[in-house]
Amino acid sequence: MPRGSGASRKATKDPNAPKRPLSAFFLFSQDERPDIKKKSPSLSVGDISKEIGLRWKKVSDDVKKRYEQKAAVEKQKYETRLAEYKKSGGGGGGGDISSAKGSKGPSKASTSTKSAKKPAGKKSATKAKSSDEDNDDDDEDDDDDEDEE
DNA sequence: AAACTGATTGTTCGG
DNA sequence: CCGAACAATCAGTTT
Repeated sequence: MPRGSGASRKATKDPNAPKRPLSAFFLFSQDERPDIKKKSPSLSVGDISKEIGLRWKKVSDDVKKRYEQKAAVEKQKYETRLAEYKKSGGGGGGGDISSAKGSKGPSKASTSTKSAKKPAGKKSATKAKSSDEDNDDDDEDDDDDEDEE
């Protein structure tokens, strides 16, 4: 039973089942894992996972926030994916939409109201980039109009 | 051969 | 509100 820790990807679930949005930690994993592997090849996933967890605590909060933002994007995509999934036949496979209850405004972001607030100094976080990304979307200067409650 | 396991943390959804 | 489940990954183990 694949229910414990591993990601069992079996036909138990609908083929179109949208996978859950990856968390910041997972995004971090995908970035660091290859690096760790490079550093120590032949490590089992378990060992690597521990290393990642260790590094995760070591990364600056700013870095974490950066991943969280990315994760937030993934989340939004997840909403879209889920919408498509439901539209597509919802139940998967079948084609018929029994649970088409519907009705709901197509777009309603849950966390909608706002996005995360960024640290006061946005540009200061230069150290975060291990490599250079010319201009990606990572730190967008910009408009943060946020309000704190 | 192919499904399952393990280990990490975070997020998501249901009861 | 709390907790179970599941997300990636890949080598090793199991059926």
